[in-house]
Amino acid sequence: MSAKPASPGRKKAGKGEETRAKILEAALALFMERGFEQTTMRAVAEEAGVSLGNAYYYFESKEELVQAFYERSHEEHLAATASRLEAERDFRKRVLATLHAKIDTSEPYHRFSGVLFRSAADPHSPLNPFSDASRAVREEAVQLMERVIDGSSLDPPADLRRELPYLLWLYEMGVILFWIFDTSRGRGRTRHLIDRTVPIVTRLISLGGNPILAPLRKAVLKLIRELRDGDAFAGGDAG
Amino acid sequence: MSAKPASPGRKKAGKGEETRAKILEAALALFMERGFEQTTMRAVAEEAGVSLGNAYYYFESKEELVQAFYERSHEEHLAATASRLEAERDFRKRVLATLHAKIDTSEPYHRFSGVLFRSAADPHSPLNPFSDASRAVREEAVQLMERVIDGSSLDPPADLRRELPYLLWLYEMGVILFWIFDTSRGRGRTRHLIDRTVPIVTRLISLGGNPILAPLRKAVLKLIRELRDGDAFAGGDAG
DNA sequence: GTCTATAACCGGATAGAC
DNA sequence: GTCTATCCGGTTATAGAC
Repeated sequence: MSAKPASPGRKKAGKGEETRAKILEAALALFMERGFEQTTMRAVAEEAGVSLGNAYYYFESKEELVQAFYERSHEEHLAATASRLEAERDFRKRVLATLHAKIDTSEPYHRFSGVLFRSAADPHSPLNPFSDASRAVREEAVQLMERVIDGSSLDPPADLRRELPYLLWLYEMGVILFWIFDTSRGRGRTRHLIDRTVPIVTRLISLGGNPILAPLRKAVLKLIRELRDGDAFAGGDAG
Repeated sequence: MSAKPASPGRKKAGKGEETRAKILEAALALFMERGFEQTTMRAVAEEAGVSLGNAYYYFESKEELVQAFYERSHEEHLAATASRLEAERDFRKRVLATLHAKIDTSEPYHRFSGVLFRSAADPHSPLNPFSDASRAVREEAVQLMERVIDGSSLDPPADLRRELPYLLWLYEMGVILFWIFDTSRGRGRTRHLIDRTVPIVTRLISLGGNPILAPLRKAVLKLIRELRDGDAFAGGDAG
């Protein structure tokens, strides 16, 4: 909100970048140890060996620490996915691998994920996946889906190809929403959801490539564009 | 958390029931006027003409005022739906009327709905639609879908009929999630979403009644039960 | 036993000195 | 870039009135 002296920046290596890292490490450790609500900013500062005010110099709010968590979680997903996609050309298996990798890498954070995502449904929160603040991570996640497609033997029609990465990302968001509420051991229900719905999704995509179904495909894509463009889900500040 | 002297109860008419109502009115008015975050409990108490401590006697937390809002919003939806369903037998039109009534009655709250629903994605929050605290409203909302079905000419197979009210409610939740992020004038995109997806949904339900598709129907219903039963989405305290 | 008020407490966030 | 001192508002403790 208030003016910040030459924002420490998300990625730039600066003088106090080390301090920033220290604070983030302390925060994540405490979040994992005792949860989000139970972790006070004072505790984070103390654990990091800095003052409260200093912690707020690097992170404008407690929520901003969550944003940093998102970025880390996404990077772990990228790393986990890379190796699993290496030798796989089958589109269905690539989607399966990507989603399971997401669940795998997110598992350590499940305990407090609910709190992390509590702002996910708030259009005014920078933490919602459609916000400007989330843009960088969102675009990278969509790009990941692009690689999932392009590295496969799938060759969808151009119009479908254009929307597909975003649609797959939306699908991933849905799976994550389910995952948040999933209390089963090993997130078994979410795994089940993935295993059962991915074949359906990939089947539909394949069907969409059939020339006979072109009119239907175009109608569906038109609807999707209408629902996304303009305001809702537009990715503006309010989502 | 702490012991409370014979909880004032949600609906019982008691001596101070009037005070409770005054506080709730004040809170809702202020929420609408300046939003959730900007409304302090002190302001609510002042507006209601009671002390801060008194406000907390009737509502254990600021969030509990939101729960009360949910109930009111639901009652308005019930009222608005009743008249619109009166003379309509067509299933598709009944679903359309029900969902549009939901959007109509929720519109006044849209401005601050994001904040109201910010805990909706937190499995540990009593505000999430799957929580114990939300049970009463949730069950009434599912029952509304039951009436939408039973008052129509639709006659689905027993196994589908059993799951259908809950599934329609889930569908409604999805529409509301979209609505939260919808900043278009008059919530036009959400209306569009409803108008375009309700026919698809009702078509699928009709198809599901076709004896030829019984095996497919049973497989789908089995998957749905598997995903719902057990832990995830079970409606326990953690969702 | 039901209700109401006052005075803290605690933690997120900010101001401003160094 | 880092600190100390405050502010502010949700929440709690508790005393006491009806």
